[in-house]
Amino acid sequence: MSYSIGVFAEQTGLSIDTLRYYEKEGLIFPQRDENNRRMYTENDKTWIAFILRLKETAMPIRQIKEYARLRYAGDSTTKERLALLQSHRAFILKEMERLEENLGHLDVKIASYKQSIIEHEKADSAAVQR
Amino acid sequence: MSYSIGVFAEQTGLSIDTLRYYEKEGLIFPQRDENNRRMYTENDKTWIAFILRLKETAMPIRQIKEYARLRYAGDSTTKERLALLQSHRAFILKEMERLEENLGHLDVKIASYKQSIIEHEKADSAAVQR
DNA sequence: ATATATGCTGGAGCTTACTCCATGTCAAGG
DNA sequence: CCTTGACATGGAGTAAGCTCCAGCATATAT
Repeated sequence: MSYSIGVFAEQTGLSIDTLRYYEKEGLIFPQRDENNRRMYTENDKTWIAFILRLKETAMPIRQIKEYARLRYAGDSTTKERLALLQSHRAFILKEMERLEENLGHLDVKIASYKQSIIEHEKADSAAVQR
Repeated sequence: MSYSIGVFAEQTGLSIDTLRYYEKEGLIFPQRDENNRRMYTENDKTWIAFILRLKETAMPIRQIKEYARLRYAGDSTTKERLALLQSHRAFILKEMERLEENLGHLDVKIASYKQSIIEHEKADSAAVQR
């Protein structure tokens, strides 16, 4: 079972142009039929889903391409792929820490804004009293 | 006390060009001296530090510009700024959830890679035995 | 036989966030 | 007086990640 680029685009939520762009960039290489049209398989779907995970965690296409190269090269590259994923894991952890820290600061800022709004309202109602 | 753009760039870690770019984009408006040169103050330093926090949490310049507009407009915009920060807070939370979820999947993948490496090594040593 | 839909390629164009460059001004030091 | 250094402006260039388009091929429906 295989899908045309139009169908596959719909299934993955990517645009046709994006799929062709990913191919140009070396992320995915679907088979071609006798008319040179792309035929995406279930395997391609799994692979795209994984690419999207990597993208969601801000991996640049350059690096995904490197992973793709290893993947297409076959089983002998397992260790290299593992290393790549482990380093990406560390990157995600750092990213999460950064977000967490910034969230903390933001919360302080939000609290102080709330406070100053309350004070402003107090001042207003005092003015009305007079 | 105020700083020239060169000194301020060094202090903030931003390049001179970036500082001018931020001004062009409406993020920050330092005073000028009698020769039209930029003079950054302590207040600008606080403001830049906050801008950098927003950037670190992936707020686009377009949106930081909106916050800047409100800030430069004065105290009457407190509520709007609060609202903007609260919606950004929600954005950060979603971002963190996304990362967490992807981290989970990545860990599964890493575990399975480790497993298949172990099995591969077993197969190898069995081959050597023969 | 022809119209329509879908796909192909190569290349231009777009957005974001800078970064670099040519040209010019001005104050201070030698 | 003249050079040097820091700064000014306007505009071009860059990298990433798409997005769009012209021009052509092919298959299916009418």
